Amino acid sequence: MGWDMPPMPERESESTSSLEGLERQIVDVFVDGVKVLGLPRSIGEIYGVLFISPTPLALDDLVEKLGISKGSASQGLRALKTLGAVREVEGNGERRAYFEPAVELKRLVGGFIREQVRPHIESGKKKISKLADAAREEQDPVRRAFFQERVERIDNWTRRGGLVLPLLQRILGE
Amino acid sequence: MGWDMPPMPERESESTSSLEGLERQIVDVFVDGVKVLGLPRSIGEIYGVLFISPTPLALDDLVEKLGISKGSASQGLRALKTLGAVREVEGNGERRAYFEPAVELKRLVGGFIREQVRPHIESGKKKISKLADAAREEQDPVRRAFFQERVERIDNWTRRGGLVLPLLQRILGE
DNA sequence: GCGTTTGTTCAAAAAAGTTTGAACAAATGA
DNA sequence: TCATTTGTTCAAACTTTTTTGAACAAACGC
Repeated sequence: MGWDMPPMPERESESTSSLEGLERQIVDVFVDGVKVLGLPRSIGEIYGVLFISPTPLALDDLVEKLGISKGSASQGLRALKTLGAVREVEGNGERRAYFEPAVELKRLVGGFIREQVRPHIESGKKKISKLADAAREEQDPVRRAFFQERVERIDNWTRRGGLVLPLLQRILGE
Repeated sequence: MGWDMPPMPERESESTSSLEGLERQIVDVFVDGVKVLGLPRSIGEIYGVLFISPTPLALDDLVEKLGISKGSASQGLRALKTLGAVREVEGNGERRAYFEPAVELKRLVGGFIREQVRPHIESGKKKISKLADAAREEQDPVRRAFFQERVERIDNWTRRGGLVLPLLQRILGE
């Protein structure tokens, strides 16, 4: 766990990258941010660079600015597109694709919930309904009652979770 | 990333553990649960076993039931205590310590926010105020305006985040 | 004091997760 | 057609995180 605050080598900066000043700082903020969400660092780096760029950037720009591999950039962009956090800029005659960040909190939160939270809640629901069956099997009535109370409690948690999410999205909506 | 739904070895079950039926299933649910929150599997396992146990358990019970090392159990319990998700049962004459889970959602969410979310928001705030300084440095007025707009936006995000958390706690309170 | 039980610590081992880079495919235009 | 540019894929390399286990400390009873 990230549980002890210790050595602080603050090794954010990277040898083969050409970021400077503000860019570097912004990227650091987003690297931290995505870490909290359980996403890999490169995702934060890529989003950060796009976020602070006055113009859309192409894959190769990211490779160069961040000093990451083409593979990483490609995968990172895909993930960000899936999350709805980055979109391809249309309608420049070029072949090369350019990207810009989605900057509305609503969109970002929505994408995260849709892609990372909902699926877990869904799969959780299935497991919980099996749980209820298993609890009913218990022979001893005292233990059975206890198990059922606990299963019911988990069930409540997920239900409440499900209710809070749309609310969250509304509250954070522009 | 956990991004592609693939092989599904479903290796949840463990060779050296003596969990059966309901117990195993509950533990699986919590292992999944804590993974979403970015906590290690052993935390979920330990909480799960405690959650479905009709009586408080000692460290050695966890070692035996889960087939994990004493070290793991000790560290996991410490983390859970810090999160306020587990408490020591007082007042049995014994030396050995027994533990029971906190089962109120309010408490669990509160602990998680306090330990895992707030600190990141706090450290984020510091970085952001440095960002604002850096943006002001920019010479070109057009770029400066752009940078300031972006920094202002991040600042808004964290502010809103800070406001939502207590709300969340209230909504999830019993 | 001494042996035993209970729990903690932390360096090393293992596992999990991320990134790389070379091979490939698709699109473009000469 | 062919060379070039752009982007994707995925096994292997690398990094980070988690777990283990042996050494240690503290509490207890005898």
